[in-house]
Amino acid sequence: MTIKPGERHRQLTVGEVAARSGVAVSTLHFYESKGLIHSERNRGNQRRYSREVLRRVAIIKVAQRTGIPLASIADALSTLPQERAPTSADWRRLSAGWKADLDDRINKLIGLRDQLNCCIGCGCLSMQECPLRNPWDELSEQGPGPRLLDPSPAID
Amino acid sequence: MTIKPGERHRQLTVGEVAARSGVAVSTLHFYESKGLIHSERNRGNQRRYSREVLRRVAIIKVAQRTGIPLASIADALSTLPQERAPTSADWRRLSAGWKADLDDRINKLIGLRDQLNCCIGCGCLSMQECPLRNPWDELSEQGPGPRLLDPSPAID
DNA sequence: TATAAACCTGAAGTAATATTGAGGTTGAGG
DNA sequence: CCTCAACCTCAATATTACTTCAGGTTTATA
Repeated sequence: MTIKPGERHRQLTVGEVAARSGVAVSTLHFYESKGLIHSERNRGNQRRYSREVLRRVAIIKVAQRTGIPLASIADALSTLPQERAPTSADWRRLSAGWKADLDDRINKLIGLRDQLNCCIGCGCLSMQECPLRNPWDELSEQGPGPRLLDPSPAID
Repeated sequence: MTIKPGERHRQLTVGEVAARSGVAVSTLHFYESKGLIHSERNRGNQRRYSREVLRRVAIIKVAQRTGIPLASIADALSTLPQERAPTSADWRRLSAGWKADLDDRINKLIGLRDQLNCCIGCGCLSMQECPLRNPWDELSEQGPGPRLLDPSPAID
């Protein structure tokens, strides 16, 4: 486990990658099966990774934190050259796309929070005009028309 | 499907609840199996819902939009009286808890976005001090110590 | 009353993201 | 050389949130 002098550029075993990246060995196998990372094999069929994989795993983890599904991450990573480390430009391209996605999700959540703030204040029980209610009303209106909107007292 | 005069306070069938709430019939069955909603049965064993269920489903959907897992929603709803409609105070209590959760998630995502902004700019490949890298470094440090930090050129 | 739409139950299937286990092989240290 | 940790593959299991299916019953309508 300790790094001996002269071994710094050795390829890494799964266990080492797991320890250094913070993901389980089984997860690395899983990622490999999904094409997110790649390995070579030694003569005994054991995986050997170049250090580049650490960056890949790091990128995967950041993308996941932003809420991107693994399949999309795999798509994005597949646009990178297999056997060289991602460049600045590569990273910029990927992360810019993910940032747009993230911005979107943040904005949706903020909108939701605003609605929630409104509705916590108003009690959200009698308001026909509550923004949180509107989407539901729209759904109701897919029926026979506005007549479906509940005209009864307060509680639907 | 049309509402006839004098039927406005009738109990609702699953199909009607599905149409008005925008969730599938199977989802209503599922929610019932998880204790999120409740129904009575008519003499032919078919589900009959009070209108109160529409609000419950609406609450469930809002909570889900904020990212709360169904099991937690079920817990929260179980603190409400079964057979009366949730009051303002009930709703306030639930939604306040969810809002705190939502705030938390938003803040985390915003932090992530800031880091991403930083790292898009810097290319995130050579910076030892990149905030996005720090969590990974911490993980590395769980090993034999700082010596594990990769001292080699730029790309780990 | 006959037929079709809507409803019932319980089991199985789906998708994403892994983890766990069984059964066997490889490799590093003493 | 021996042994044990680490590795291998493939299959199964777990979780969340549902949907689909099979086979049978009820209700609404013409």
